[in-house]
Amino acid sequence: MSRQRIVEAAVELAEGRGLERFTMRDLAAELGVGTMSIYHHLPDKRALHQAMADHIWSQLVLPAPDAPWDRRLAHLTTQLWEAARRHPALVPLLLTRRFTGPEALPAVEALLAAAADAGFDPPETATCFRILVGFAVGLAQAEVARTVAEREHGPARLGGGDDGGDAFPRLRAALAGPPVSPEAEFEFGLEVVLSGLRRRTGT
Amino acid sequence: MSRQRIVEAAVELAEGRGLERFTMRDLAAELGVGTMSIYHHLPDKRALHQAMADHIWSQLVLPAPDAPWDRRLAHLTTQLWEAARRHPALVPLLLTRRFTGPEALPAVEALLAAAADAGFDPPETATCFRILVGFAVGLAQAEVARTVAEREHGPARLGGGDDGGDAFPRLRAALAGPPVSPEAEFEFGLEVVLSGLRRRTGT
DNA sequence: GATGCTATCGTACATGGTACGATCGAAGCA
DNA sequence: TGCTTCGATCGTACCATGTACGATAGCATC
Repeated sequence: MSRQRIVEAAVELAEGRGLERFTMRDLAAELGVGTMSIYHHLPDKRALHQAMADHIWSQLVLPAPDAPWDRRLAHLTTQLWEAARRHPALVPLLLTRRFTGPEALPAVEALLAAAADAGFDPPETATCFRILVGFAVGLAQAEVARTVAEREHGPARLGGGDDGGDAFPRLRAALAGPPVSPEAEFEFGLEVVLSGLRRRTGT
Repeated sequence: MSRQRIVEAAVELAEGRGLERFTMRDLAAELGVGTMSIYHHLPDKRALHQAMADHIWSQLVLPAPDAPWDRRLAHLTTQLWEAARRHPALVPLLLTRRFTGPEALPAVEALLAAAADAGFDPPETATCFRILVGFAVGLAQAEVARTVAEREHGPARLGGGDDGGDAFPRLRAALAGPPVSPEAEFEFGLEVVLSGLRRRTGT
């Protein structure tokens, strides 16, 4: 038993059955130990959630430090998006918890460094960080939510067709088209955000 | 008793004590009814959460339809960000639930319409939507998380100074500066995203 | 062998979602 | 007016879950 082993098993288990159905008892059973043994390594469930979020951040592969700043930003944002998609059940944790563990810090630092090297001052750098993280994780979450909703309720549709008129034509159009490839959507969005950042730096 | 009244009281109560401490029993007590009465109007707690998220979307003030598309996008994104900040405890719901209720649809439609009027095709329009929503709500969530973390653990700081060296200089710089005004940060980020979108449309 | 420490775990409690069936008041009808 | 019906309300109870508490067991040190 070690904190490391607990966190890894927790990620796997939560991934399998969803965050809501993830219980301490089941985790302990999966580890083959008593429920209370977990509490010797982690103070409570919140701390475990935090550790799980940190664990995902720690999976990011860092870019070469001498690459151009926008390549590094693109690389890290993509890594984050892919990591989030690998762990759909845990995306809410990525959105909600701060990354405070030592495991998460290198990736955070690399992202901040890339933004800083673009010429932004520290406050702007922090903003870039949040924009990119929000974009990557938010997009992943939107995809997860759609997948879950479609599994539970069937394809999305507009509720009332009771009035003959089309009250929400844009929404209908968005729902009607063929589903966009998540990869294409991500790349489009990433390019939009990066080009906005480039314009800001004058590059 | 009506669904409307329940949802409004739920929003207020959750706002007061946080989503985690929000219970059906307390909500019923707040309403002056028995716990089980709530279940005559809503099937379960998940549905209530969904309704709460929709309720927030319904608060958005729609822009004038004849304004330029980027003004409309800016207006709606700002509205969403402000609504999220008014309800910090509920931001996780905004990030997690889809907006499926009739209350939420007008704002969704207006956002999609503004993006479509920029010249994007339906798939790109949907992507714009998710980028902007992720940005606005993600930024609000980051602010909330920071506030909560500082209330509970004191100001953010780097844990180990045990090695003399500075392992994470960028992170240190980001934490060191004076706290940025949330409004300024939002406007900076919004301008970045919008300028990225304008470049895409050739405008 | 005694002692103290560390990791494990069995038991028990409090909390919270919600199923079930009883109740109750009003509206319609003879 | 008395009876019926139906929708809304609610009391009770059940079950799941997080976790406090204290017991235990293995092990190292003296």
